[in-house]
Amino acid sequence: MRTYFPVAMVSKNPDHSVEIEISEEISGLRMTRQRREVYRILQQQRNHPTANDVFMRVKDRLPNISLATVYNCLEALVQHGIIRQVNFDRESSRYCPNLSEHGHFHDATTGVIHDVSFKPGINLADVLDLPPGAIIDGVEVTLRGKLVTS
Amino acid sequence: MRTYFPVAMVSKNPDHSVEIEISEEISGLRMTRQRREVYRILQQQRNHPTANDVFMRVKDRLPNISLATVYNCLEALVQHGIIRQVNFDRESSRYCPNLSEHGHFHDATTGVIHDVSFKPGINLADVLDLPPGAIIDGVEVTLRGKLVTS
DNA sequence: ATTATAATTGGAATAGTTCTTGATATTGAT
DNA sequence: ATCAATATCAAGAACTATTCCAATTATAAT
Repeated sequence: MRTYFPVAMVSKNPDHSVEIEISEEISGLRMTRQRREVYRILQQQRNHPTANDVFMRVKDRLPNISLATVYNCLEALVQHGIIRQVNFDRESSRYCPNLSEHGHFHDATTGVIHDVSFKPGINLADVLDLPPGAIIDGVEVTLRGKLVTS
Repeated sequence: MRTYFPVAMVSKNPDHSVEIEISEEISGLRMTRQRREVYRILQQQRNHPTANDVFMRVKDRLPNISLATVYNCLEALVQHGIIRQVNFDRESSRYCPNLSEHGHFHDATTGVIHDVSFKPGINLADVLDLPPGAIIDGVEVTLRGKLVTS
């Protein structure tokens, strides 16, 4: 059985904790215990964690998981288009469950990374002078700056 | 004496080889022999070389230069805004003497990286839904795809 | 249940880059 | 020109994020 979307169902418990159900299989990827927990963390902690952030966090539920496995799980999830890998310069890769096309704004003051969407109707390729014959199959937009909260 | 722009003067010799004069100092950075040669290579070889590419190439003229020095030179040039450092995912950093605001198109077939400029009048921040209060001081655009040369 | 396939683990290996230290060169003041 | 202060360079060690490897464990198919 191939499950596509929705891939995770969120339900609230009486104590307001959030429970996430994750299907047995997503986009053809078997959801093992490790992959399920890694994915759950990305769903819950939407601040673009690094592999190591995920590793530390996932140990609450799977104390014996290894960092290599976290890398394996993240790679499998990326390969199957379930999450996105995001790179800022040569810093550690970060991971993001937001699949809609979006860029990232990196706030230099706080270090927080905000998702940034394109204004409706905007096609990035239209505002760029592309070399003739270019077929685009991936776009990355990164902004850096400060957030002035006057 | 502080020299700003132009920073390099190109002249053609009778044998069509290109000679580049580089001032004693650029944007407050002393042009040592090593920095001058590193910069000269970036001017001549405009295919976004890595530090190691530059290292191999610069040894023609400075056989005793070390890789560490190439890294030092590149960093100094970047810090002083003379060249740009460009990162694609977590691959080796590449360096680029094109200071005008531009993005990069990475051709998956050939591996060649093309500079891509914004169409005139386009301000990237205008086509994005930025978080309120965001002050942008840096933009990075990377495109991936194929170049179909029909 | 048996077998085949896939996933996980922990540690070693890798690659790009940065750091450290001592030597060398350059600058500015005298 | 001399000297002190500063900047740069070289060589290799160290660092870090990530990948690889071999052995074990889990899951799926028969």
